[in-house]
Order: sequence, then structure tokens, then C-alpha cells
Amino acid sequence: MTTTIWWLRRDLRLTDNQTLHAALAPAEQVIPLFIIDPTLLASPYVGEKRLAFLWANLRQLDHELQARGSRLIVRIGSPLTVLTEFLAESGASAIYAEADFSPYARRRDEAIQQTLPLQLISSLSLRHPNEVLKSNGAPYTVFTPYSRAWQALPPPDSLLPAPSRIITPTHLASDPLPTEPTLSPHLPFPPGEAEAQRRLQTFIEISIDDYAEQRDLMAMAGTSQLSPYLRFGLISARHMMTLAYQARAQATTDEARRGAQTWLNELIWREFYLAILYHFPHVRTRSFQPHFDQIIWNNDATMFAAWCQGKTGYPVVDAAMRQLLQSGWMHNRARMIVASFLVKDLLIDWRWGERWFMQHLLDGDPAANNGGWQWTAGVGTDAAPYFRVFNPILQSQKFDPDGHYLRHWLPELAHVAAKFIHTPWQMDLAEQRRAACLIGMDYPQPIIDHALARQRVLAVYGAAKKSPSPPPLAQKARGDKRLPRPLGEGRGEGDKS
DNA sequence: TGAAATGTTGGGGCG
DNA sequence: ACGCCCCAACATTTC
Repeated sequence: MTTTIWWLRRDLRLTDNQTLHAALAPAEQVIPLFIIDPTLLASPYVGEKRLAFLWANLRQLDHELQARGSRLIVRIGSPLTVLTEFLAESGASAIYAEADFSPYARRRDEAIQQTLPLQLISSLSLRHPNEVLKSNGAPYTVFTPYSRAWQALPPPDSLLPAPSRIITPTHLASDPLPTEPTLSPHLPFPPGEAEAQRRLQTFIEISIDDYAEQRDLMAMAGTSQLSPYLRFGLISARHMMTLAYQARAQATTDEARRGAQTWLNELIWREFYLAILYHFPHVRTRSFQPHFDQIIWNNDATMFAAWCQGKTGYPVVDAAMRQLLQSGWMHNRARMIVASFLVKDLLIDWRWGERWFMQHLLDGDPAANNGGWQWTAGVGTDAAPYFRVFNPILQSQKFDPDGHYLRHWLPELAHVAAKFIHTPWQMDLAEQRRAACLIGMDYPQPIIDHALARQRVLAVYGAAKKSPSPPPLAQKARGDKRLPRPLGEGRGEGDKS
């Protein structure tokens, strides 16, 4: 009797699961095993919203497995220790897991492979980072040529169906999941792969045709809102890409074709940043472009707190930050706006914002989040040029013209007139009374003047660009030292994987 | 996947 | 009719 272990990490699904498929192929029995790694739990990149989402999905997956004659085993401990014991206990012949590309995950898996029969299957991204390389074998560092090369590869293979039956030994004990606050019912992300597939289907049927035009409007449901599900593999990247290709092929108008292509591009951005983290693991802690580690940040803790809590006085920033706090998700356009505001207006180290996002986003992923932050900060691969500074007022007017998004997340602005919704500080006292919103009382005065902030950041970035890079060692020490530790950063490495 | 500053053009008001 | 000014509107350059 051959038994194998399906070690789940971020592929919590039965449909189109190449790892499960590989684990089933040689075996009569498969043991689905999830390991809670205390190192990851202690990481400053982990927050309770994403953990609760994870636990909820593990429970859901357990139900799905039980319906197929199996169940999910959960164990707590260091993966190497747990797997070593578990192999002996179960008599399994091999372990199958989906390859992960964060530095921590790669170190962990390589160490385990030294002693245990661990097979890694690449399906986190449709293309493995080594599949998309320049003709000289070097990785791409600019998105557009990467994307071209990516799309020149053959379209995705057909999807694997969920197995109808999985046989699992019954005598194995499971640790209970740690108790974590459950997702409150109003969080708009119910767990489960069925929910993920439903959303994907709805998006393809209703929204993808207008995606190119609608995706930037923050008040609209113009995006797929699938990121939390993709983050934990409740749906495969291949599944999403397959439908994107289909939608593009079946589009009957230019606009619909453009919608499908634009959505596909977003998925390719994810592949790009996974590849960047794989090939350039130093971006986890430092700027891709070393001379930008010379920036003298202002790093004002009070300003940072105002940003975190959504109390900057700029409605579009505050609405977005409260959406994040309350729902565990933020519209992509809003992510760029608040990131630009933190880094360029407040002149706060992008890594502070990166960490806050990781702590609160259900979809928080080390590669995509890091890539996004370095892009906005202008310090990364193919980054926005440093002098590109978002104007929060113009962005607000452009992408939430009616202020629906602002009013929804900022109830204190509910009665502010349309004329002042993007700039409530411009209301005179009579207007403030009429709107039942006193600036400085009910809603903050802006914590910074954008025009001045813009001049400041241009000067500071310009100086960093000119100053010579120090040798790598000195540079690393300085960068680490400058990271704040008020939130209990225990160890140097903290990828959530 | 910007925005501000600066330059250019052309229509209309007006002496 | 003409020149001058003003200033949108658009284009280009700069940060």
C-alpha cells in the first residue's frame, strides 16, 4: 500500500491542483496535511484578518475532503520536525508540495529536501520564474518585455478536475486550529473554493468586458475581487488565466477584448513580481535599486499612525485606509494612491507601508505586495519614476468623481456637498455646520500640504540619486537599523508563505 | 498605472 | 480692417 503526503501551503483547493494530482498518481492513500509554522505566525507580516481567513478556508477544505472520504490533518510545529515525525508515523513514501518563491519558503523547502523526500510542483504561477528569461538567460527586470515573452509561451494546459474520491488513513491525529477571531459576517469574502469559482464565473460573465474602462473607479465593483482567493490558492492561477484567454478569444467587441487583455495583464504582473522575488530575493528587505536605499526618510510615527487609521484629512486616502482596516481588502487604484501618499507626501519608508498592508490584507502576498510598494516608491524594477507623485485630490476627482467611495467609508463626510467632498477643508464654517462636519473635530485638517510635500520629496529623492552608494555591507546594516520595531518585529525574516 | 510648469496657438474682445 | 491683449485649449518639457 503506497501512501503519500499532500503538504498544503497556499493551494487550498481540490480543483486543478497539480500537487494533489501528483500526490495521487503513485499512491492508494493520500494524506492532506497542513502545518502551522510558529515562525510564520510570529512574523510581523502576519495579521489576524488573514489568519482568520486562512482558518476559515482550512475548515471549509476539511468539509470538502470529508465529502470525498478524506479529511484535513493539521499539525503545529516546525515543518521539518513535523514532517519527519509524520513520515515515520504514517509510513508515507513521499511528500508533495507546491513550490513557493519567497526567500523563507525556499530556504525551508531546500533544507527539508536535504533529508526528506519532498517533491515540489510548480503551479503558484503559470510560468515558473525560470521559464521566462531573456535570450541571454538573465531574468527580465522590466514588465513590458517580460509580458511579451510570457505571452509568447503556449496557452495554459487544460485544467485538472477535482478528484471524486481521496482515501486517507483514519488513525492519524490532528491538532486543533488555534482559536482566532472568526471573520465577522460583513467581511465580503466568504471562504471556500466554490465561492472563489462562483466569483470568477460572475466576473467573467458580467464585468470582464468593461474591465479596462471600469477597473479604476473605486466605487464600482469593476474588479474581480479574487485576490484573497488567489492568495491561498482557492482557485489556481491557471484556472483564471484559462478563462481570461477564453474571454479574449470569444470577445465580440474591441472593448471586451481589451477588457480581457487588461485583466490578463494584471495576472501577468503577479507572475512578474513572483519572478522578481525569486531572482532578486534582496528586494524583500531592500530597494531593488541600491542607490535608493540612500533616501533620508522622515519616518514620523504620528503621521504614520494617522495614515494607518485613515485620519490624514485627505478623504481618498482615509476612505481607502478604512476600507483596508474594516474589510481586509483595498481597491487597486486606492492602493497606489495611499502608497504614493505615504512614501512621497509623508516621506515614510515604503517598508513601513508594506508591512502594514501585509498585516491587514487578506490577499497579502510577499511578492506582489513588495513589488507594488517598490513600484510606487520608485525604487524597484521597472518602477514608476521617482518624480511621479500622485496628487490625492486629482486622483480622487478622477477615480471617484461622485464621491460614493469616499462617503461609503467615511460616514462623517456623508452630508458634505459634492463641491467639497474631495477637499472638505475648503468648506467655510457655515458650510461645515450645514454638513455637520467640523474640520478639526469631526474630520481632520490635512496633516500635510500636498504642494509642499511634493517639493520636499523631489528634493530628497534627487539627493539620494546623486549620493554615491555605500558598499553592500554597510548599506545592509543601515537599512536594517532604520526599520522600526514598535510592533514586535522578532526575527529578521518574516515571509508569510 | 502623474502632475506641474512652460510653450504654442488661435479665437474673440476691443481700441 | 488691424494690431494687441487675454486666455482657453492643447502640446511639450520638466520634475
